[in-house]
Amino acid sequence: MQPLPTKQPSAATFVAVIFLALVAPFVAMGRAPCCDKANVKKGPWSPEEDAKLKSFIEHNGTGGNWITLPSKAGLKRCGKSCRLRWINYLRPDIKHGSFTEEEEKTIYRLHAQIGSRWSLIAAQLPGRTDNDIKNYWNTRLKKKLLERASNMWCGRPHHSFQIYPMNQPANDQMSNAVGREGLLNSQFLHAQAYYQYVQQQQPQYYLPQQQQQPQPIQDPSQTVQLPTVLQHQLHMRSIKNELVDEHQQQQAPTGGVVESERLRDIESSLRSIVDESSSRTFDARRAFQRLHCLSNRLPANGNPMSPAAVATSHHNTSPTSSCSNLSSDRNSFGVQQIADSAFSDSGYTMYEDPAAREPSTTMLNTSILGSASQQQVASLPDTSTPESLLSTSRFEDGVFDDLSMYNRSQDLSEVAVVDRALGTGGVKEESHQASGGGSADWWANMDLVAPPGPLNQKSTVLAANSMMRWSIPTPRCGAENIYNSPQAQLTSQSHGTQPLDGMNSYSDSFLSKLIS
DNA sequence: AAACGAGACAACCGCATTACT
DNA sequence: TAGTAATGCGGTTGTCTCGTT
Repeated sequence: MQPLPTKQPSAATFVAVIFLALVAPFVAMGRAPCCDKANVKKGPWSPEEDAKLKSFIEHNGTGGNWITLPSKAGLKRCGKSCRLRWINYLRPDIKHGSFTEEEEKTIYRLHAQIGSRWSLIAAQLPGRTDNDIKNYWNTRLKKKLLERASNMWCGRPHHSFQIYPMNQPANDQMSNAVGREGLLNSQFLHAQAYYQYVQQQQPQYYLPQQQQQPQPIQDPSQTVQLPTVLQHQLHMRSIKNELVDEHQQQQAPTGGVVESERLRDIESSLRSIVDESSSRTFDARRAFQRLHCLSNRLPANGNPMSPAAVATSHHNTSPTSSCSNLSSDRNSFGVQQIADSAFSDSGYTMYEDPAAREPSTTMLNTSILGSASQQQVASLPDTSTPESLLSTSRFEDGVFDDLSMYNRSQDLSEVAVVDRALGTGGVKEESHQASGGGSADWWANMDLVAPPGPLNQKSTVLAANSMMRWSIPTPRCGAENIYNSPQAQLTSQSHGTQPLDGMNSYSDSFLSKLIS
């Protein structure tokens, strides 16, 4: 009986064994390196290497494959390294040397519009590389901006900006948080972008004196595409404004409470807007919150532009009344701004955190932190949109002097109230500046946001307003914490008013009814 | 003259995206 | 359509230069 022949390994088995023994360990560790690190030179390039690379590419091109290029060119370099050296330094169309003032302005503008998308910014500056611009930003421009922001927020005259009732350390904390972080974060820069974009799209709100001028024809290749989220935001905002107009026409006799059925329609339309234009997730609660903002913006007594409402709003410039006005602003645009900024920040995905999904009234309740009576709130004009702002007599009188800011500096539970006394309404005059209407740096920073051309009352106030509003950070804490925080209680006490419990429960019941 | 630090710029690293099979 | 390689991109680190002590 012959022994059974020993089974010989097949070719496939052989390959598999080799693979497992030699290749798999590296695969298992992750992605294979793009080159043999041990035999590749790193560090600065020598003139000889530069010459080799330049000569090779000029004669042969890159061949569409940077990985194999170094060996073909006789260089002991990684393909990535070669690519970077060529793109950032050796390319013939590279512009070396310092940046011009014009280029600086372009970088500021584009960074405000699109953030640190260096490659996109570089595309707008011929001869400059993304690396170049990134370095220039990080070493020079950012510092300049920081300095200006710091001067703006921390070096201001005391009576121009009063933060109360915080104590001095809290005041400093606020200044630091807003001035050094808030103003320089992408939110502020995106705010500028948004402002500039709206300014461009709806110049009637911002540049009434320029309406007569013919609009310059824009070269499409020179325009910058806004981030998708911003586009969506603008889209939703326009829808929202339409809805507000519609409700105002109806006079909202029930105090702005829109019928649930109607809300469902609106929610549905908002959802479809987002679903159509984005594959990202969309939270229905967000829509409800936004819709609630819409209803909140319709005062109980009807149209905010009514003579009674406007009359009540006249000349409220004492600290107490300013604070009261702030509640109105919170009511009308505070929530809206928070929702907007959260929405913008989130990229439609902020509710990935289950804890954040839970308190559905978080955003709503932040609207009633203030200390005004419900009646006071209801009687004040809406200042949440450029349209309404321009049509309020407070503005016409040049006494749009109060704004609220939410402080997210440490525990997200403090509300800082900033009373900005613009005096004459923001007219850029030496005397006004000297009297505490803002330091030179403040005005210099304003120029970043203000519309082009000479500043007038409207454009200045709008720019300041926009700047302040959009620098509001996004609170992500529970409303209870904010509402019951010592600072909130203190605010309430110091102004002799009561928390708006009724409105609080109204908000809760309103939303719970809708969501259920 | 040496040490040190700050600023500017070049280069690298690793993740994300795109292209290709 | 899935898997993989190549490329793009932005944050970070490394290196050099120059001024100050």
